[in-house]
Amino acid sequence: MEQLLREAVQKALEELGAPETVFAIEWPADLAHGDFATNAALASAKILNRAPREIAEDLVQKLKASLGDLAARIEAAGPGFVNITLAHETITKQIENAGTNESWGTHTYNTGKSVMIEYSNPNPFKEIHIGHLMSNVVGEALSRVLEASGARVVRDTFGGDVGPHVAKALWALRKKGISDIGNASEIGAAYIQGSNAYEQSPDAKEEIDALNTRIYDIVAAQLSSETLSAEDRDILSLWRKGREVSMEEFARIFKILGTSFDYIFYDSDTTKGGISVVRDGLARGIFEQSEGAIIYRGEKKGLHTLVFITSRGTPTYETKDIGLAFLKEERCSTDEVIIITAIEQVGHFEVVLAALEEIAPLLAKKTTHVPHGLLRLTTGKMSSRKGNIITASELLGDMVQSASEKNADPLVAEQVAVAAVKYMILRQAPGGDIVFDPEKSLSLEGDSGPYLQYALVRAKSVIAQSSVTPNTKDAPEKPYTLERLLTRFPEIVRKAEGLRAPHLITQYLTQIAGEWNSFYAQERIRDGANEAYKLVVATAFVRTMERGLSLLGIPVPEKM
RNA sequence: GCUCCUGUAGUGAAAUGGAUAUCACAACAGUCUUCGGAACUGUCGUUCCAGGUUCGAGUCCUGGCGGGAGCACCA
Repeated sequence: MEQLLREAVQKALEELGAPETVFAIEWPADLAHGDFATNAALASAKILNRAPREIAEDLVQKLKASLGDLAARIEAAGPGFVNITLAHETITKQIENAGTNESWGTHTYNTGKSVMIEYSNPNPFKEIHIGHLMSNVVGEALSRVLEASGARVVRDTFGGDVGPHVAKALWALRKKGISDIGNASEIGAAYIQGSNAYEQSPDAKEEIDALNTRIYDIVAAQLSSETLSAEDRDILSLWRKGREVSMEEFARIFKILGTSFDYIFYDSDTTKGGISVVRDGLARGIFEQSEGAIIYRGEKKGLHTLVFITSRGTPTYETKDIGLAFLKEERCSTDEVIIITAIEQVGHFEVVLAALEEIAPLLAKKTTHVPHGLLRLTTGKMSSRKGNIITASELLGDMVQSASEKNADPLVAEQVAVAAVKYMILRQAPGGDIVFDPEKSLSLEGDSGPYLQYALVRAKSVIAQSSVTPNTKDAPEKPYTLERLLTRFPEIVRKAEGLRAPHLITQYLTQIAGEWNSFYAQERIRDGANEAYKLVVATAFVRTMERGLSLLGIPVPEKM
């Protein structure tokens, strides 16, 4: 529809002698103004050297001629806007399509394109906390929105299974003489203990640093199946067990959240390749030696210097990300690579991508880092090192608990809980921080996930109760506000994809849910006037809400 | 110190440069014999400051003030 209007306005402008005008077709803030508006008259005023309002009047005449029956009303307004109100039949056609066409809200403009998208990224040997939830929820929503554009999406997550945090956790486990790890929180506790010891005791620091390099060696040896000493085999076995327990916990959380990854990459998969690429880059002058470490001088590109390989010869996160870029290319080459992480890592990725640009320009070119804001506590930033975190498990558990008050069925309680959590994150533009207050952030009323689910469940219930067959012939003269809003869905999805802004969908769904609730309160559906037509509208609403929720990765309950 | 992000009702947020700046929570007043009240209707209340660009600025530019993050061997 928007496209059609754009062409009509373009043609009218050509006839008026201003074909180069850059104009917008937009939705007026107030539906009373119409379904669409254009600023074409204002934008072309300077080119034509005429009063905007006068041009608007001309445009009205031309659009009336070209649009014919599609529009019910076209008029000039305000400083020179042209407002277009669609005919009810034009709207009816679209909402009928919404209710019946399986591809409602999907596009094909990215068909044939493949995208690999990395998100979540919890680290084994640390607990998965609500910060990772943010990455997961944003990443999953973006993946689904990309799929709706026709793209093939490959999901991956990347976790640090080697490095100082692993050494700290294993060191503490070994000190306690634990050889069989029961659950993820046991590892989380060990990590905190190891971190504290690392900071407080020079001896412990030395031991942990040594253990760190040793783990790198053991893991590398294990990969090339060299023989290991008895103690090394113990460390390897504890390491394997720790990683396994962590990953099981992650899998449990991912399942609740509705994410499934095509690839799970580990630091240990990327170190060897990363190191060899960086050493090769050193020989080519891309990297430099400094104080025993191998660094990249970011200053030459207005960035800062970061260490890629430490003076002890271990790779840092930077080198691992370089290795990962190559590993992804090798395992599954895609047209585009997206990496979603917290915003605090922008500096890191700027440097990594700058270095990668010198090493492998094509790889760097197709890679984009998309940051999301931090989930902070009212007490400040979370740090698993200090132990002041809320684990994903605790949060989801608490939410399921509160949702249980109204839902006896544990499955439904979980769906409601997940909706509340995801909505909290997806309601706002990505990039902004969320100060997480369990009391306030996770509402089950008003602007909330359950609000959307509730509107949907209610609509389904009314449709089920009616014995009338939906029929568009039963339409009242004027369209309901709800159906006018429903026609916007495909365009909203497109915008959300283009701007990588899933919150546009969240906001839209909140709007139509509110409108549905008003409609429901004001208009009797079953046994009311125009029942057959109202059912068409209700069906379109149900389909749009289901589709929209699923794009956000929010569960669609049957009842609640 | 340098770099990046950010400043919108009491609170949390929204607004491709467009019309009277939206939405929720909170507060207050209603709807209560319902097609499911996790709902609906109404009241109250907002763009940090000073310039500039523009027909038009919360949005873009410059300066100031406040908040946050990053800045060599963590991830």
